[in-house]
Amino acid sequence: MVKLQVDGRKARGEKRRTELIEATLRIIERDGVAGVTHRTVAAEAGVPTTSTTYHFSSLDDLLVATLISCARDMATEVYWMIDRARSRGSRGAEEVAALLAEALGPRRGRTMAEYELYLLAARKPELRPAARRWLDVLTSMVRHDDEVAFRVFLAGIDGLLIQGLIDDEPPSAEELRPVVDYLLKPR
Amino acid sequence: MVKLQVDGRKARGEKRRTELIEATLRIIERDGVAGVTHRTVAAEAGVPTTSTTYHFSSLDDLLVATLISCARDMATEVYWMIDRARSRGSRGAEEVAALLAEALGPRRGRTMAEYELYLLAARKPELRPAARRWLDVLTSMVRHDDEVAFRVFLAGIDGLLIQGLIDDEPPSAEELRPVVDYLLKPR
DNA sequence: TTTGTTTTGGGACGATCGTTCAGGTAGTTT
DNA sequence: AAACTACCTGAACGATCGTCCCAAAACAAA
Repeated sequence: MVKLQVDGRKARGEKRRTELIEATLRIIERDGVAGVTHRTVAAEAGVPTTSTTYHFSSLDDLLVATLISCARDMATEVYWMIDRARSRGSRGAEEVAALLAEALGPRRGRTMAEYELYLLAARKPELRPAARRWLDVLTSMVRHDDEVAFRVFLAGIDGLLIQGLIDDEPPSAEELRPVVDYLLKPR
Repeated sequence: MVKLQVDGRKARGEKRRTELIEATLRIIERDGVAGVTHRTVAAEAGVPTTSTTYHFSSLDDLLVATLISCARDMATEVYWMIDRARSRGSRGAEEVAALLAEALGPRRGRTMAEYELYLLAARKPELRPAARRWLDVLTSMVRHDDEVAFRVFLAGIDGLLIQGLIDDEPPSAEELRPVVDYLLKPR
């Protein structure tokens, strides 16, 4: 006999868990991982302080859960970008350039949060699979006849993003376009 | 009349300043920026706690000074790498691959510290010139007939480094070599 | 030696931190 | 209804935090 009705208590708990994760992500986007404390997260989510310790055994657990969730979103985003490009029959240069420009412009805070995940993953091996997820998605979806060229492409995307983060003003899609073209051009 | 003999007091102070910066860098390499406090830095340097507040008006100032110093070292390192490659008459692929392998292997902690500078610079505009310094050194030293190819090269280096940081084990110079070759190959 | 400047370092203050705990509420099962 | 489980939350503890204060020491200039 399968349980169709879920436990209302667990449902509420699960909902609050995601609310806390979302609040944590907002704080990371705004102030970085350094700004994450039990109290700031609770205030951002509008819940009492102890709620974070109840649902996450420690602050570290909350951070790990948040950044894993963040990485999952990034992976699905990459997935749909590829899907979009394919449905248009393009090789993807335009879509990639647009995605990069958006990541460095309106979604700049989110991009910074994602690279804080990278650095946290460098120190915490448990986070590495999550940090590599978008790389894996790309690797599994894209046909790569040239292994080396594909690795260069992946590295180039990461480099463009992290360098774009320290530009005084974010580069536009038009500025990024030739570089992305170069990265995608076969030889 | 020019003062030839420096003030002994200021000399001592300057020495301790650099000691504090070096201690801070060691802590960042080991535990990340999150591990930097007045007390941990002072303990690492073997000086009393208040020494950090005396020589640096705030913790933030200490961090900024440390990461600027770190960036300067990185820039001179890049400078000498290019110089070394030139004296051998090579195009630099081997030297670059070796440098990357070293950055991701024995000097992994230092590399992580450098990318924490990147992320800090993304949030603090005052740090951006320091974070861009090694890029500027490369740009000024290397003749780039192809602007786009050069930008791809710079991005590729950054991408290889940050992706190498989340690998379960650091890539070797041999593994990196074909990718670096591809990045440097003119077309 | 006297006076002034810079560095040193111990002690302490208030704020904030992560986490614990116990009592209370809501929902499920019997 | 009673027993049980899961979630909620206010209060509080000890630890650690950044920073300030002030007297002592080291050094330079007079």
